[in-house]
This record gives sequence, C-alpha cells and structure tokens, in this order.
Amino acid sequence: MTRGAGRLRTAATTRLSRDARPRVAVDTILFAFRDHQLQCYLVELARGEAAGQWAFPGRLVRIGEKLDEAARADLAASTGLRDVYLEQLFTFGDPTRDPRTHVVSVAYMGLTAAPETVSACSAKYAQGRWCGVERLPRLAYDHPQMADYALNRLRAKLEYTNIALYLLPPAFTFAQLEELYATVLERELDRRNFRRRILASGLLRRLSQERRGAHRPAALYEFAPRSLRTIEML
Amino acid sequence: MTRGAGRLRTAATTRLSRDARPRVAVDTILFAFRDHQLQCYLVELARGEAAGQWAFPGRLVRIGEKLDEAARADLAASTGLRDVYLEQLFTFGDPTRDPRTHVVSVAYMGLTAAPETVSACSAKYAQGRWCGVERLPRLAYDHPQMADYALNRLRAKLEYTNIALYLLPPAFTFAQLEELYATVLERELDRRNFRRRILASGLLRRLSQERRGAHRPAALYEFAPRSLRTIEML
DNA sequence: CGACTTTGCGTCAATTCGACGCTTACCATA
DNA sequence: TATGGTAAGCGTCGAATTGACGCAAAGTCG
Repeated sequence: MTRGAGRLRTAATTRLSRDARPRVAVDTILFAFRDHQLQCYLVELARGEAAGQWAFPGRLVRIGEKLDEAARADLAASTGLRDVYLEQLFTFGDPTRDPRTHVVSVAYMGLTAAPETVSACSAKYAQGRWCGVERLPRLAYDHPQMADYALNRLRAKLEYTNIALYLLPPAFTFAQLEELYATVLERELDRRNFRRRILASGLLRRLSQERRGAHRPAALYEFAPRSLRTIEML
Repeated sequence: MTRGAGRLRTAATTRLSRDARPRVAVDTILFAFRDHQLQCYLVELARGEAAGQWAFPGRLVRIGEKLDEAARADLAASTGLRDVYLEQLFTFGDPTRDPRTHVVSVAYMGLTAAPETVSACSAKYAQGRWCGVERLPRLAYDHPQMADYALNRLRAKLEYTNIALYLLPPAFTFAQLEELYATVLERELDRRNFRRRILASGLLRRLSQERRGAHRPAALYEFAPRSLRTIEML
C-alpha cells in the first residue's frame, strides 16, 4: 500500500521526474482463528485519497530495510503483535494499483494465535479491527486480490504443511485443530480420518497431561518441532 | 539485479538522501531443456562493479511498467526470445544484496522450448550463454539463491502441473517428455508408470499422425489446452 | 445420573502407485 | 532382408493410501 506516499509526492515526483522509480511497500494479510471463523486484520486508512477505506496494514519500505523486517515492524506498529509467522506471498506491481504513484507492494501472509490484545496504535489508521474473511468490506487498492491470494495460499498449505499450528495456541485439542481445518477449507472432515492423517504426518506431539482437570479435555497436543519442514517455496 | 543503477548513483542517492527509497528490479531465471540437460541463460555483466561476473538478465523497473511486462521486455532485449512462459518466483529484498544501493528484485522464472537463436543484444552485457544448471559458474549478487529457488520451484511444479510442456516444442514424444522429467527431477522414472500418470492427468492430446515417416517416431503429443489449469498460486 | 463431547482404536472397500512382463511398430544397418 | 535397438502401448500384482463408518472408554455438564 501507500500510506506516506502523499507526503512525498510534490517533493519527489516533480523534482525527480526523470529519475523517478517505483516505490516499494509491504502489506500484510494477518490471519487469526477467532470466534469459530478465520479472520483477518483490517485497518481504516486515515490519510491520503483512500482515507476512510479499509485495507491491510502496510507501509513503504525504507532504504536499508529487509522486506520481512519491514513487514514485521509495521505489523508490530499496527497491531502490537510480535512473534507473528510471516511468509512472503506475491508481489503486486501493477502501476495503476495505487492511483497516485507507482508502488510495488510485496504482500506477506501473517498467522497468529487468537490475539486478545490488539490495538491500532499507528496514527496512519483511524481504526483497526478483525473481520471474518467471508464478509470483508470493500477494500482499497488491489487489496481484494491480495486477500484472495492469501486465502488460497493458506488453504493450499493447510493440506501439506504444519502451517495451521501457527493459528493455534501452544497447546490445543484435536477438536480445535479439526474445527480450524474444516472452517478454513470450508469442508466437513471425518474426525477419525482427520486424526489418522494428522498423526501419521508426525506434526503433533502429545503433551504430558499434567493438569488436566479444570475444564480441560483429556488430551492436549503441541507442535512437533522436528517436523518443521521449511516448505517456504512452491 | 542492478544494471543501470551505477549511472544514477551520484545523481540520485546523493541529492535525494532523505527521500531515498529502494529501487525495484526484475531478474529472470530462464530455463530451457537443451542437449539432454536443463540449462539456464546467463549473461556476463559489462558495467558496474560487478562487471565480468555472471548473472541472470534483469533490469530496474521504470515508473508505469508492470512487473511481468518489464521482465518480458528485458528478456526479449537480452535473448531475443518472445513468447516465454513467465511466472513470478520470489522477491529478494535484502538491502545488502547489491553492494551499491538497496535494490529489491522481483525474481521470475522463465520457460522456453529449446531456442536455437539467442543473441545477447543488449549492450549491458558482454555476452550471454546457456549453462547447465549443474555447473553454474559463480554468480553475482544473490543470484545463486535465485537459481536455487527457481530450480526448486520448477521441480515441485513438474509434479503437479503441466509446466513441463513449456520446455518442449509444440509436438513431442513420450520419450522426450520422460527424459525431461527424469533429468530435471534427477531420478529414474518407470516408462510405463510415467505414461500412465501423464495420460491419467489429461495434460496431453494425441496428435493426428499426418506425416509420420521421415525419421519420426510413431506417436506425437501436444498440449491439451483444456487442461491448462492456472495454478499460479500455492 | 443421563445426555453429550472428546478421544481413540479398528474395519472395509475403492483407489492409487511402484515394480515389472510382454507385444507391436518403426527404423537403421549389416 | 534379417536383425537389433528403441518407442509405444497394454496389462498384472501387491503394497500403501484414503474415504466412509462402527464402536467403546473417558471426561464434562446440567
């Protein structure tokens, strides 16, 4: 996206028209599984000509910044969340995607376990909120495409990676995991078969059931670190 | 990559230090299947401090250009090839990847059917040549990572898309297709099973065998256009 | 206590997949 | 024209995977 570009417009693009080059931005589609649905985090733009529209958080990349670090820092500034799983998605470079200037945006997908404390600190935004992916409002720029892309990627990677575990708390039950899968994939799953599949994949590790009373189901599971295959590509 | 940035260095980065932003480039790893091996196209840089080193063709993106069109145009300028299958791979943004300035590079993978006529027209390059992916020379910048990434992606997509067909001429035999798969995947394939798999996938269409004499094997195949699934994502 | 959920173990049949045998057609060349 | 090599094409067999589903033990909640 392009927050901040407005400030530079007169100074930069006019004076420099010959040397003008596209700017680079990062935008992050942050997912969480909350209230039995897959949600993503939206911000309401406060500045620029897209003010009032909803979008994904993001900003221009500064000289010397790594892309993922820029995305991570911006996410921390926009949501207060750190330790988010981030994965580069796709780079959107259509010159008309931002009506003002040519901004090339590197889209990231972020996954986090149901966060309770989220604050839209940054003054760039009027507000921030979680929104179920089924009923997104009209989004600014080409962010609808980004949402599609991210959702498709998430669905695809559910099938062959442990990526779902980033959407869950450190310990969880099979029922939770299955609900996550069924919801995101929009498909019924057979409990028995699902269990077999997941266990066969070796993604999970049975948690020692220290304190299980206190309204807790019998068995908890957690990440099996050894199966943290880096399928960053594909 | 960063060809052309040298020219702008004094003018741009000095004068503009406050407004300075990363530049955007596209680099393309172009593959072809030639001489029984998977090869990719390399250029020898003629300018800048990396002069003399080998790299993948690419250039800075100009205001108003789409990323894929920039990649396509640069490929045409560098190799004379048009009608290349292009797919965005990954965006490399480490600020130190180009020692001079911060250049964010959107890497593309290109596939083409064994091209006979390739000329390194562009004055940016001292020369261009095809090189087997097994014995690449030392590459400039972070292009070795790009090569790895592209190769991994190509291998992965061979398994579940028709992407291989972009590396073959319009009509080809099963033996050719199988050799391509076996070479790229570096693994022996059972002819019978391979045939079954490919036919089951519906990717191929039997060509009417009009003129088959003249040193031509019995059966030719071509693309089955209906199966041109767009699995651009994942 | 009784209804309900979660967990966990199995079964069965259809499908997929790897290893492999065999025949036919075409071509080159001795 | 006989022969050997290669591509094409068909089919089998057994192991592994996968979807549909039954069932019982354990825990939770009202």
